[in-house]
Amino acid sequence: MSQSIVPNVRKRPTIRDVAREAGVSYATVSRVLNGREWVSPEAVRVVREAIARTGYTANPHARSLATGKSGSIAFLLTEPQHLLFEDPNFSVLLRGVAQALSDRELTLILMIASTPEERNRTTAYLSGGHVDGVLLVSPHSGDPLLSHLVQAEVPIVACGRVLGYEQQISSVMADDRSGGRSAVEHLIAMGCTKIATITGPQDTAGGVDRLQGYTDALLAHGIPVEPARIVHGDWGRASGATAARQLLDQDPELDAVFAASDAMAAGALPVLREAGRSVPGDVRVVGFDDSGLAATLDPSLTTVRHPLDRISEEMVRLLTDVINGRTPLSITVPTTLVIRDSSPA
Amino acid sequence: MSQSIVPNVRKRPTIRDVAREAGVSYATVSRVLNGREWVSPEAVRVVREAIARTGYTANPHARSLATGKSGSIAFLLTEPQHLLFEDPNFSVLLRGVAQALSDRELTLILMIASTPEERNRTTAYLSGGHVDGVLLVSPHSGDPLLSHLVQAEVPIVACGRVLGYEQQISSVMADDRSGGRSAVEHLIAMGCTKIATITGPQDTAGGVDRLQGYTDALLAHGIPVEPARIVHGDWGRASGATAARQLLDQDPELDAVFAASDAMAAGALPVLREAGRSVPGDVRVVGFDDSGLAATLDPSLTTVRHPLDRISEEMVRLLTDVINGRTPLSITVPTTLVIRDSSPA
DNA sequence: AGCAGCACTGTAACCGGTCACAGGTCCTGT
DNA sequence: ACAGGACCTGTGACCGGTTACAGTGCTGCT
Repeated sequence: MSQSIVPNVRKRPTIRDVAREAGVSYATVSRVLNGREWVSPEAVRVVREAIARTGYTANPHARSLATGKSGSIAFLLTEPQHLLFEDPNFSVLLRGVAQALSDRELTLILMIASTPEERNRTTAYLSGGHVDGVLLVSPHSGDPLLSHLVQAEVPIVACGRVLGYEQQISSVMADDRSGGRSAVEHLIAMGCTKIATITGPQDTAGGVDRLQGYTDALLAHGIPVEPARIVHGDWGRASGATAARQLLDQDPELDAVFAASDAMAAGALPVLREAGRSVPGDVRVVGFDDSGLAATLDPSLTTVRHPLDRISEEMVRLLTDVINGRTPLSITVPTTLVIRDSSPA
Repeated sequence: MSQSIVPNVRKRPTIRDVAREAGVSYATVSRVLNGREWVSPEAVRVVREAIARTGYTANPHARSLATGKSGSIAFLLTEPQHLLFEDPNFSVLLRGVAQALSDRELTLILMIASTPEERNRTTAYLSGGHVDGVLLVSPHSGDPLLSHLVQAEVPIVACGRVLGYEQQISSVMADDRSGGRSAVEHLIAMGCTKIATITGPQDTAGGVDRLQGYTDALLAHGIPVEPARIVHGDWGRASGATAARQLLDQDPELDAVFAASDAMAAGALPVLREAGRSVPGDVRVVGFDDSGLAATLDPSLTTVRHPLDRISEEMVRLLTDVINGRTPLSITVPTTLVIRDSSPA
């Protein structure tokens, strides 16, 4: 009983198979599929049935080839690796973007470009027109990747204003400055006067703006801005610990700390405790982001809520606009202060 | 002065443009590109130069259409949302997979299917042959998505054995059973005898196997397995806290806790402290995963290192094998115990 | 009656690659 | 001298869609 070895990979039905099954031409099937042209109700019905019967699904590559649109968006991370999985913001933003893209029937291509070699490959890939657009996460302004992408005229939307590229790259950002200001004003309202800050990197918009909000608040209330109370971090937990040590060193009197990220605040808390300062008794602490981290810290962290869900949605909306020819644009979404135990009201 | 509106979108060069520029046929250019057939060194040189001059890059959609391979892999998450960004494992695995795929010139398509609607869309997409294969993260065995994918004969590799699909779905997993056993044997060696455990979900392989390792160790040392010392969690921090309360309730005498994830251990620690138990003085605690979390907890957490970097690399290797027709296969990679302050040696 | 125009459908060209096949050289062996 | 192979190249068919264009049949108007 020699059985013919029929390969079990039954070919997927094509638009022609559906057409034959329905007794119409393949152009009609195509028209039913994207439904912008005139087709008789009868034809629509017949084709629909044939599609259901054959289990047809369109081949996206053929479609992309014909239309010149890929139907996919790159989500590009350029942060060094250790920050990626320490900071829950990335995953939250990623999740939001995935959702927003999925709603628009776009697929999400994730690219991580940390090493110089990866950056080159990524640049070539993105400039090569493989994707319809790029979502950029907290890019640093000096990055050569940026100039390449801009030059290749790839539609881009960044999360956070890109210093130096405001005209060419659309962006969506939280209102970091107001957020920082509201955090510090809250501390002032609680009676604090010797307020220190741990900033983010000063080549990122968030780092600059949150610091600006800090100085705004102090100046608005007639409190001098002391350089000894400003220390720079890199968003990460470890840098928060280092910064806290430095602050205690430079100004042992401080009665409040505004950290520009929850992670840095989380790094600062144990340092303060070990130095004998109780939180919020001796020192009040406010973070920024309202990441999952904030509520679970001990004490739970007062923080400025960074509305990542809104941001991810707006990024995708904006990117589709840019792809359709809209000129670059920056959007700001508001932040809100969330008060918890590290600086109770 | 009517200016002709010349669109500034200079078309990308095609293989035909390169051929004309080089003075050869387009087939020759194609041959140089994928270099498996005979081409004269002279032709190679000329084509290379023409490619450099024109700035040609291949159109991936045309290539996919002709070859039938998409050059992309889906990374599919099916966990409900809150676990995604609480558990650093996901991001670590994601990062590793991104790296491994990038090394093989494959692109990573991220899909998150939490809601029923997303699951349907995802199933259709993946079954439709849009990607060459799927990487599955900690799938639960009852998931209908699984049977659909298996039926559609999509190459799949899962992280963690998929209960019920061992024959059809390849998988890569840590040696959870040995890991659990080594954790508990370490506790026994430290003199603990009343050892409780907080398990993972019992419809996941990791949950089952780590628990099995726990009972293995107890039985091997003649310690009875008490049901009152086994409580189930869902991997998440909150469930660890709940479980710890329940354990203290059911067996106030306990002198050690083995949590099947670092996150659950992290949830348990403050509960133990609040109940007046010092760690490691009164109760020793061991976690599982060696996520970034473990080292930063107070006290730092002894844990079983889950080698996610190895796992991601193996998953991608295995998936490419499966795509090339290899029969499904399961791989186990070893774990190692990392001793820290929560159960010092 | 003749013709415009609407509603609909089919043919064929095209998107940009891959690859089977059919040559054409040139060299070697008999 | 010529068959046959190794090396190299070009032509043309195809992958599976989209879409410009050319109809066809019917209605309604002059």
